[in-house]
Amino acid sequence: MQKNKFDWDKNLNPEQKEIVLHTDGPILVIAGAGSGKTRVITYKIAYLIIEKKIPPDKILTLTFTNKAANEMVERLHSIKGLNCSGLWIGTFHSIFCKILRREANSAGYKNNFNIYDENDQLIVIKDIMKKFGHSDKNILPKTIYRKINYAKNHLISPEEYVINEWDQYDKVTKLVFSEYERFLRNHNAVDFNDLLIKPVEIFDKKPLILKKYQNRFKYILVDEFQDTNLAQYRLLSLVSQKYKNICVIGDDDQSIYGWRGAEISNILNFERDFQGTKLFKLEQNYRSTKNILGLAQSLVKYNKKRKIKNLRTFRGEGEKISLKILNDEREESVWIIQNIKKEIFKKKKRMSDFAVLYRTNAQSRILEEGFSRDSIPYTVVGCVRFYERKEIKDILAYLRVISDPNDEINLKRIINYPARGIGKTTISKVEEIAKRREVNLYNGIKFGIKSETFPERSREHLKMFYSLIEKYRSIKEKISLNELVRTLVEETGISDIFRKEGTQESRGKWENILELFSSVSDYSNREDNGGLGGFLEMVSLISDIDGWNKKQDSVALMTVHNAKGLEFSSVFIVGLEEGLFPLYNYMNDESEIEEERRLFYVGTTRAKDKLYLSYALKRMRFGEIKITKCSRFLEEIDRNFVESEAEPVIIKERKLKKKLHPESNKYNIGKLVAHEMFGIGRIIDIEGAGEFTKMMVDFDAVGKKKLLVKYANLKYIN
DNA sequence: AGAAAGGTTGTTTTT
DNA sequence: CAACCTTTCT
Repeated sequence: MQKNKFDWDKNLNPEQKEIVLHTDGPILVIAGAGSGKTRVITYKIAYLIIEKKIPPDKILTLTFTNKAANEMVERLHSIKGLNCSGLWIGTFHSIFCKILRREANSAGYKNNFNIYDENDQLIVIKDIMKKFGHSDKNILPKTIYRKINYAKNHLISPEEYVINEWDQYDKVTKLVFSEYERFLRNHNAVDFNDLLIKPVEIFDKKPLILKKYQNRFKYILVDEFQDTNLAQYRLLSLVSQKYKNICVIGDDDQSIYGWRGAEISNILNFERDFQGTKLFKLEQNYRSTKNILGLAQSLVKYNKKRKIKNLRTFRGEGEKISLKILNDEREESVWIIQNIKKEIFKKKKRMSDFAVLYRTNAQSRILEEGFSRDSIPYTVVGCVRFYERKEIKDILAYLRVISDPNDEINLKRIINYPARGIGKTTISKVEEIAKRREVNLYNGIKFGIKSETFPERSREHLKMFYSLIEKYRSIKEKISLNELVRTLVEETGISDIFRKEGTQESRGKWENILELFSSVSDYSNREDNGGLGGFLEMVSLISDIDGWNKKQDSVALMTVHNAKGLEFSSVFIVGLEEGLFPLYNYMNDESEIEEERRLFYVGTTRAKDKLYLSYALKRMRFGEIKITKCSRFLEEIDRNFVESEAEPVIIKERKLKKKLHPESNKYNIGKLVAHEMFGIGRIIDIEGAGEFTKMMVDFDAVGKKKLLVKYANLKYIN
């Protein structure tokens, strides 16, 4: 045997080895949860480079999160005798962003284009709606936003957008959509969808450019293929056309991004569209106990649209699944903590062996309260993403404007932040000037400074702002990114805002800013760093899960979506109630329910040793306490895998109802009541019934207040 | 101009 | 319940 020869047999099972060795032609791998997908992909890359002597820069590897990509790179580095420098590996969005930067000209863009996130998109949409006089309350910008995104996900242009007569939003959507596209183009900005759509357009229009990439990517590997959307599928077909060496790996049971345009049909169509596709299955699970896997399978088999898999595990039965019914979400968090403590004590587990998964981010708060009350270390993954926090976005807005002053959205964001006396009237005057002179807003400011229409004061303020930005624009190449960001935060006075104010909140925000500084440093220290523009791009494309690592010993709190691809010794899935999981917006038809069911399946298969499921009889939602109903998924699962346990009686619920009725009748209009904080007042109106009764009370001290009787804790005065 | 208070609104999930 | 928007007040 040669010195550096890699021992494929030792590291792969026969199923996996076959896939690794089968290098040429289209390959579709249906890989069950925990079957070693990442291992197969990394070894395939290694095999191509080591055995087949393929230069790394001829291999394209696409993932869905940066975290997955980073993990793969890490694993590749651990393979002895492998040099993979030059390998194209990253998320669809980052890889095609890179390509779009190179070919920006062909799409009518400058290569320093900015990437707009949901927030920016919404601002653009709101602006346009206002311009068209559609700011009536019955049309929500968010609805339009969703519709535009949906269209773009499906590669539908504004011209192709079909107006359904029965849909009251469609007409406005079409109008706003085309205006929105124009706005982005005019401001050298793209949204997330464009990062995929624009390359498709370029490839369609310019065969020579397409050829360049077809020649380059001799081998293409795709992870999480079940989550690809139409644009991604198109990109794959286009780029792989020459060599047709494309290997896609996915699990139709784990497709949970349908709402983002992912098409499970991509898996089904693959064999049809890529002729001569070889189909493989990975059915050996290495992660979960028989009980966990059994429960997961008993659930997912209710889905009709799926490829049948027979997942097996070498692992033993393990512990049965715990299912617990609690009275409310507070009790739920207490129960979670008790179990964590118990396991840590009895089984010597670490905090980082645990994850609590929920359907919506909003559920994290009550859990956080519980955890901090008990001083249990925890990390919330996601929720408010770091780079989307206001204090961070404001600084980034400065950087974006410095990088490209044409970015109107970000310019408006900072023109008066921190407050520098440039108010609404001044801004709209500047806008007018810009429009009249047919220049962008930034140049509008330049003219505004000289314009007589402004009071001396305003002109002074505008001038100060303009020269501030100009100054940084001129020095941005000369000083380090580090220095740039730090002096900017000082000079603008942003640092003072947070340091002066001594509140807990502002201190937290300042800490976030310090974290931003260190992320700038980190980025600058990277060898391949791309300066200001590169940093901004990284920031746009990063996701919450990317920054999270298991190294700190704490319990992980996250949405089930965020948990995809991860594994933990013990997993809690909480809030298993109708309307929450499955979520009510997703209960309309069977295909939506199937996606929710897959989501639950993804959650359960994250667990290696122990799975806990729970739901609460009452839960506070929308600021009101609602009586809940047990999730249908709990009725579907095979109870043989579940540990039987005495359950709390439902009588408590009835007691509550009885108690509430006489109480709500106690108050009448005109009567006097006393409130702990507001003092004495007179009831002037009552609305709602039962526990949702609201009252308007006119207090002597503070005037009229609308109160929820249940919480107001009013004393009745005779 | 800008802060503060009030009322209203609505909540998935994310690259 | 909180985030957001509008109005109101200084």
